[in-house]
Amino acid sequence: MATIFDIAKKAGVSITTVSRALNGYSDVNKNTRQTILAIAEDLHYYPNAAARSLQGKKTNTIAFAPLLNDHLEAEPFFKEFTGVLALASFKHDLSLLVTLVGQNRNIEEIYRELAGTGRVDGVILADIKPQDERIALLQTLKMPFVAFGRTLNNSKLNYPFVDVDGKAGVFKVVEHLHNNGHRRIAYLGESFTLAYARDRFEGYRQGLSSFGLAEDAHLLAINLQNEATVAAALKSMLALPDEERPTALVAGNDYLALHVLEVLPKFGYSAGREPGQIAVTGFDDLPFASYLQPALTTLRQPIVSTCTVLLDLLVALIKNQDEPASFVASEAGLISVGPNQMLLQPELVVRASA
Amino acid sequence: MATIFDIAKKAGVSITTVSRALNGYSDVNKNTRQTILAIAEDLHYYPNAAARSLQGKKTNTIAFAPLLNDHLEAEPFFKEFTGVLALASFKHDLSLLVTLVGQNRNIEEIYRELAGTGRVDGVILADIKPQDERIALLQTLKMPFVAFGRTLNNSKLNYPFVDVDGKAGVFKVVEHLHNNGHRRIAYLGESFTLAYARDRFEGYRQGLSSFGLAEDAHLLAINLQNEATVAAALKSMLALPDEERPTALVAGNDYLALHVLEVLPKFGYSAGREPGQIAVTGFDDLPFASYLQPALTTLRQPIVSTCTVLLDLLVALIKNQDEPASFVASEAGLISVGPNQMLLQPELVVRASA
DNA sequence: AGATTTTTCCGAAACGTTTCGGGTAACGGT
DNA sequence: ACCGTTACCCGAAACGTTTCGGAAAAATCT
Repeated sequence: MATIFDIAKKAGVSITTVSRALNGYSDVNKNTRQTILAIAEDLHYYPNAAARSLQGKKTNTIAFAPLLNDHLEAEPFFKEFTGVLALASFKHDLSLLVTLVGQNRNIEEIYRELAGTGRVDGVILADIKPQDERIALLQTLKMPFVAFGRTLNNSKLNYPFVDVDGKAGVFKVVEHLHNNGHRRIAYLGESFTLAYARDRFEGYRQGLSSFGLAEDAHLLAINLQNEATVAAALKSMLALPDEERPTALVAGNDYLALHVLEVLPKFGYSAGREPGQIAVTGFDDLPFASYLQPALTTLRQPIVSTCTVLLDLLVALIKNQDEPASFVASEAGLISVGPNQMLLQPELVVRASA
Repeated sequence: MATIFDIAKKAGVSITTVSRALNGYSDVNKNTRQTILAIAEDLHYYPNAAARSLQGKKTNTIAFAPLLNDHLEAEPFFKEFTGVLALASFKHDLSLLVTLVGQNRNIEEIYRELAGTGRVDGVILADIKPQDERIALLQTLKMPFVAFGRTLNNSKLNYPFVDVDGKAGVFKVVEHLHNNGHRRIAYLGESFTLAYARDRFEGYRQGLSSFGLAEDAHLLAINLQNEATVAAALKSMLALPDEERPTALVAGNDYLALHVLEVLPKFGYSAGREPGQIAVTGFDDLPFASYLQPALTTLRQPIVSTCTVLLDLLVALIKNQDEPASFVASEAGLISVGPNQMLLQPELVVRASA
């Protein structure tokens, strides 16, 4: 590989001059610069990234370090998000470092290493928990970051995040169902280990109370994870007497909704928006949602916009590491809920299932 | 951030000793090592990655640098593959650098930069073209790599690759259709800009000739990309007289098959394996395939195995950069077609559509 | 005791950049 | 002829590691 020395020798100047020519400084003769540029091109010279970042320069790389859980392999949202984030990084001329070395080490160490080794300029934090110790950690490490999702105490911690408004989303779903005459609306959700799960559930509760519907413990299942648990929950709900049985099932995400659609027929029920059918909704609008039978009514996560805003914000933070850098994004349907704190609205996509 | 100097000062030894203690050399006293280790832990010390790789050490990072084309945003296979590759990298304690800076630059430059900046130990090459100049380039740059896919002249170039046997796969599909009585089998494929497209088509041709069926230009469409082009191709095929009209449609990938399923009803036909229906097959078995209506008969790409083998091979190559390192993988259903050249068999998944 | 080996340590160079703090030469003005 | 600018250039230090080639001290052997 060609180094800056090779260029210097060939051009008959010092490495200082080469460096300054390459980096666009003004104190180098026009002709000298031209020769240097030509030689660099000729030699296929690219500055060594390690040497450069040793000097304290940017790495032009950001990290995406999601929490790895057991069933991540099957997690379609993770793949979708990673893919889109990679694409978004390209547009910013950034490389994306997907990392999670040594999965049996504790979380804190992973992020410390990420900061300590200095391989990235900033990080995208995902899978935010209701209380997330990583936020304080990253703050003390002075590592620029933006969270995708938010903790319950986000207003106190005052860190930058971008989130999709799950509460408002599910509220919209409940409203939609209520408009269509449903009065016994059940909620099927995941456990509250991640912050967004509780947020979505809040939307359900707020929806109920807002439309004068009472909460009913029989219509609640909030520890679901796979087809088996969904089946068990549905079994007891459907066994209720006619006047208590739910007429609509709100699932916390598309994956659960998918299971609901698979299980319902087995209990002799049909999903859909026609009279006599049970309405089913999801959240995420994963690629398969529109191909389900019946096509799933769901809330579309604006993944592309989310990644765009996430990166715009992070880039801004990296640039002005010192100043508070209040950032204004230009994405549609985006509201600011605090300094560098953005909320995106999910879109209700009405299909045949509800 | 703590450096090796901080540790040295605190332990009262030289940085040499610290380095050697940390890296497990034998010429350091047991007690000294213990103190150093303790201090390092206490200070949350992590060796600076830049300094380390400047010294010629490994970066423990590999690059995934797919070719970026226009409709990549919609490319579900890319996302799926990236996600799984990231997961596979975790297992090897490697970071994955997804990169493609400055998309308006020419391909060669991108790979030269990747090698020149020295940020990665090796690269996974995807989207292989029938003749792919990147292979020779990477070879001259002495950058370890493994291709996912293979060129037409792969036996001459003699580079390491892992590929899914598209030809054998589509052959299996044709065989399946022939067994079910189909005699007029059409092929709907993408253009041959990527190597695998031609490979799959070869399987179709070989299938036809192997079962004594004649090729018919009317039953061929090999420049399809979106719903519109699929619709156009189907329109002319379905306009054929009864005895020439295809009874089965083999699509080159699931995405095209999806469009076929959407378009067929519009022309008054029904997809399926029942008499009077038109059989439809795909390739990839993307997550949505089983949820289509009717569920899609397709060939499952063993993405997880592929990524595993890809990484095992690459890691082996990085380790013994000099030796030819003939590599033997332990994955099921994997055959070796040359030194460090692996072929994986796709699995025929029969569902309702054919 | 002296010679030899083993154990334990360290100084200094090297990796490839960037940048600070100059320095020299030419030029324009008086 | 002198001075102040301006334009252009460079030496050397610094970034944080690893590693080569010893070297001192301690242990072992004769």
